[in-house]
Amino acid sequence: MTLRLHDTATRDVRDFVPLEAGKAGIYVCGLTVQSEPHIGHVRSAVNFDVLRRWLTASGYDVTFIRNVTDIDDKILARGEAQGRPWFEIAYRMRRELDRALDAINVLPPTYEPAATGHVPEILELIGQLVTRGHAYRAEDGSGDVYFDVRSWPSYGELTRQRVDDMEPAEDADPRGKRDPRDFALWKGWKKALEPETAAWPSPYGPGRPGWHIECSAMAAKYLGPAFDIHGGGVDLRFPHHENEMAQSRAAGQPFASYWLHNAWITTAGEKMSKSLGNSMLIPSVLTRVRGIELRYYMVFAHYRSHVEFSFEALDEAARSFRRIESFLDRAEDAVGEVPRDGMLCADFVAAMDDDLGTPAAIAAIHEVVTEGNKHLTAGNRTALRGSLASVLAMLDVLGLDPHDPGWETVAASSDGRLSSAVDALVAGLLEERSVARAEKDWARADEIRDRIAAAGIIVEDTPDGPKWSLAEGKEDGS
RNA sequence: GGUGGGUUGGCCGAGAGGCGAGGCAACGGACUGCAAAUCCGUGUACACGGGUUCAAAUCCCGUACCCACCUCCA
Repeated sequence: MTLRLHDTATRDVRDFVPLEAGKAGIYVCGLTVQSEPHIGHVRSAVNFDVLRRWLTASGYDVTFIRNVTDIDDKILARGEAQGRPWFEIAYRMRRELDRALDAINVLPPTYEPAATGHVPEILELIGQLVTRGHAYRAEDGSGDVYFDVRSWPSYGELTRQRVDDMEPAEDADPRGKRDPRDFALWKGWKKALEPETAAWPSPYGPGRPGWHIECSAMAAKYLGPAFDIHGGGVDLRFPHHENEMAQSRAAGQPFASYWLHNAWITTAGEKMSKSLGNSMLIPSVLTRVRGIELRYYMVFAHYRSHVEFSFEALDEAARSFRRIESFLDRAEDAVGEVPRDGMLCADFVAAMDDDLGTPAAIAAIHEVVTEGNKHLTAGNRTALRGSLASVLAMLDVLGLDPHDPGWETVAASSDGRLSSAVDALVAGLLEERSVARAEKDWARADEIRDRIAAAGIIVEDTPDGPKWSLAEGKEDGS
């Protein structure tokens, strides 16, 4: 069985055939770092992180490029509004994004190029387009350079739209465009309105890159003129990816072989716009569930399915994940650490190969957990080891292995010491309770258990004696 | 106007002609001093109306409602 992926360009699920055997080049449009990362932004990152991990697990040597667009109108506007330099905003948001992605165990890309660091490459590409007759200088002396949509007959091929059917762009400022649908490759510096730091020298005068062109330039630089997979959110299909495709192909590059797009995550049926407040921002969500639970929630739905976000669904996903985690804990108590050579079960592999069917993949994990729980009860250690290793291996593919060092946080490093301190305190009480139970003094035993519970610690009796764990729940102090 | 997607049980969420994915919740049973955890069992869901077929949630036609994109939103 080979990997099959849904390609937006052909609108079907096709076998993945890499340009070069055993290698995969992926370019994912990251963020325009203009605001704090919310769960929508992060979904895209998780989805493509899973793609990358699956390709890696399948034996591919993956080069994964995720860009950062660190200059655009909104960044400039935000800097202006806050009275801060635009580059400070961009950099701060970029660091926040890094923190958010670290918190949900998204692997750092192979490289993360930024638009502002690739002006020469961008200008070279624009130059090629001008030479080939697909781009022109604005006729109003603004210093803009536009892509000439009419000069490229296959424009619209990605989203199957005909130029004549498109709504004419209601750009506030058509400026020097030949056709309203032409888009900016280079934006001339507006001296009166924009800081000098936002302008770079060019043959067309000082200015900055338009949106779209940076991705074409950077994809070519790091992956070559032809590469395997290009990804991003559905909204990027048009105009962003359509324009990238047009630019790169008009410049003579084959560009991406497969186009993958993840669906939206919305709240209250609405896009996660910045006006919704901060409850959907990652740091806020992480006060409610752990990063690994948030990631599980995102992997739980197929990447092409629209997700209507709710805290209820998030909590439910967290409970579902704890079933798996609880199995890991108990199994490891029973047989200790297992080598990292677990089998991916056939259902799991088939699900992942089928356009990254993570919901079915998770179902496969749950089935192995059920099997493992039976082995645990039966005391079948050999079989249990197999189930445990298998569950860990499958979780690892999804970036959900709790032992993954990626989950280690500053707080976690003190967890061990805290845990042994609590253990020492609770041990005495549990000893007392054991004595009471031995004397069948149930009232006394329950009283001790209640006292421990009042401290937020749950006691469970197992064949190997009592075990304590922290109660789950919202840490809202109530 | 153009392009694309959706509507599945109490809830989340897969599937895409024929055996009820999986999880959460609920209920019953086993286990337990009681619990917890775990295991076993319990559900006849696919927006609506037609049609094709031996067989339709899945294909076709129609209807309703919802959503996304159409030039700087993941």
